[in-house]
Amino acid sequence: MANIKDVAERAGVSVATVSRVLNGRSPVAATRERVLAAVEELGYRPNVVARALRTARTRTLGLVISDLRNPFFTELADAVEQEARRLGYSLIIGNAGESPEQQDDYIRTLLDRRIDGLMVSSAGTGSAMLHEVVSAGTPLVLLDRSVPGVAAPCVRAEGRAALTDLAAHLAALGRRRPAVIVAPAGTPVGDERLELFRAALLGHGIALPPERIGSSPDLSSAGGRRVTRDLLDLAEPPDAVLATDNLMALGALDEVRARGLRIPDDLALVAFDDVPWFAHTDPPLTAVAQPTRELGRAAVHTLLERIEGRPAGSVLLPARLVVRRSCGEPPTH
Amino acid sequence: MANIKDVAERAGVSVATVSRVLNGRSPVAATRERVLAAVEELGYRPNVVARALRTARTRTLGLVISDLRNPFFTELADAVEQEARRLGYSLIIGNAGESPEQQDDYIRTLLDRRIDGLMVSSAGTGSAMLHEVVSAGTPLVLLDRSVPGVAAPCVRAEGRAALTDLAAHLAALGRRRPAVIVAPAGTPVGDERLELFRAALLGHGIALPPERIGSSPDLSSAGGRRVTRDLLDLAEPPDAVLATDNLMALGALDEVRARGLRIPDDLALVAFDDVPWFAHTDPPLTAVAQPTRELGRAAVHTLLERIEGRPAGSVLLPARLVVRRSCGEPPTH
DNA sequence: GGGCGCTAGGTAATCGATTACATCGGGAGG
DNA sequence: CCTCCCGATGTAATCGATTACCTAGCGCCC
Repeated sequence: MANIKDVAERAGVSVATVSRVLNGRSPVAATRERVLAAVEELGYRPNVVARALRTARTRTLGLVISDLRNPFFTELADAVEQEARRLGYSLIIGNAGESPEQQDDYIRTLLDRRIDGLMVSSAGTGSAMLHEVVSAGTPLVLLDRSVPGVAAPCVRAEGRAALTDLAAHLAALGRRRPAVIVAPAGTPVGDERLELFRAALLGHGIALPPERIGSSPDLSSAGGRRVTRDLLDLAEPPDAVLATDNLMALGALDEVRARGLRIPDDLALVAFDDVPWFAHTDPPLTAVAQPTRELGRAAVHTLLERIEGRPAGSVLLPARLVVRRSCGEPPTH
Repeated sequence: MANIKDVAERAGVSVATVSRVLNGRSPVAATRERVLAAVEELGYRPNVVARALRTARTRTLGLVISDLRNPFFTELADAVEQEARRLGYSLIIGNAGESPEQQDDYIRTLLDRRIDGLMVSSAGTGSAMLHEVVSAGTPLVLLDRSVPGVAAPCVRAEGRAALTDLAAHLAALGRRRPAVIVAPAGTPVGDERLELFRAALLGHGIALPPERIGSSPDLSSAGGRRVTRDLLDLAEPPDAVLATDNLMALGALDEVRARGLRIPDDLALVAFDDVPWFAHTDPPLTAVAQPTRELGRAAVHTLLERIEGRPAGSVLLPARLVVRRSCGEPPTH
């Protein structure tokens, strides 16, 4: 493969001149033409490895995602990738599979590859490597999940408005005994969603007692199903369930079907996260949609600000309620 | 960040010795200890960019996937990533979004980054860049989709056994008027699946006339739905439908529901590709499961063979029929 | 005891770009 | 006409590793 020296020889100039032409500095028209012609004829492409060594910039970003097979994160990763690419960066995606060890291992690899910046949707509750990233000075942005004690901007969705709408929606449909399925205790997003929902319900005089708050051992459909089973076995079972993640919603759906219950007649079901196939379930699920692609874009922009040395704060984007038919009476429009 | 020179100074040896210790060649115990201690104290990590420049190997693979948001490809990408990582390689994933231009663009970027090898599940019908990859000598493996005229091994699943089983299954359940939803004409995988299914049906004396072969304009649920509509509008509508892709199966499900038809009573539905939520539809879908993770692993292994200069042929792994309840009578076990 | 071979480890070239600095030539101003 | 300055371009250092080649020292054998 042709290198810059070959181009220089062919054009009858020095390598410095070739570099300058290609990077848009100075050289005059005639020289410029000759260099570009040589580049064309040889099919020259700059060696980005050599360039990265010299400039100490790889034009590569890293993304460590907690579970790539969760459709919410798939879409998030896709959005990040597209935006990074649009701005001239490549992306290396690492899938932590909800394991903090694998996450740390991945971050290590990415740092070794001298990525210009890192985005992490952290598995579990924080990790040692995250602190190391910060103290090593590598620009970092937390995505979807904030991590206490890590000094980095966080880009995520905020559910206040959507959950307020949801509470109103449920109240209007006469649901009085809501329940919530939350992720394992201690994950900040789950707790926040729970508290916002509780507050919103309170505005309609509806309580959310502890027995109707089910904590799943993990973010999986099996976990969601187990929690739903317990909720439905209560002496006073709920008449509405909010699952705070799409996989747990799927598990809830399974349990409801297994018992021969009907949605929305016997139980209303709402999911946090709107993934494509929720529109295709029977009935279509009402969901709190996160602005997934916007989150991805915002994460990249925030990271680039940091990379270019500008300060950048956290970003909170509002989620919104998508009403379908799983709580009763279809939307009237 | 500490570099090899810092380590050399601290250990009181030359950089060559440090390099040798770290790469496992010669030096004697005492020196070795000193070097490793210095590495430890300084938290030294080799600069992989510099190493790549010198050795002309980046230990990075590229994967260009036709549509990352299609759950089949999500899982495939995840499997590839895990295996690559296990073998000490990083992976850059590019999502072509079923666009040949974007695919070419991506391949260009990956070549520029001097990846050691490339895997492609090609969007559309081939592309100019693929030939360029081959003639540039970059090891290439085609994944899931073969491309006529490109001299590279192809790793994919083969449906003969599964479709033979499916034909028997449908025949046993008394289905006599099967239909197929195929991807746009000209995509080799779709055509192959169609022909294998046709042959298998013939073995049971069941015909597959042209009017019951619906060709979707694209690999999407909307496309699948449109085709299903046409099939159901036939004077003699089918009593079983095989969708050759999971998204098109989803569209078929939508159309069936919209018409108030019941599965399996009014229509049997089978999908090619088994994705997680097929087990959660109502009823759970019978599907032809590709050995997705094995495909990913095989692709990485085949590629590494090529990278290390050994010849490697194509790999065909058998798909298998997963019987659930969308064709009638549950399995008797 | 001298020559030989072997090994540990140092010196320096190299990968392919970017870029600080030097040089050269020409035009403008005094 | 000379000087000064500026713009175009060349020369060479540099990024951080790997590795070919060379040297020094040691032990062994005759």
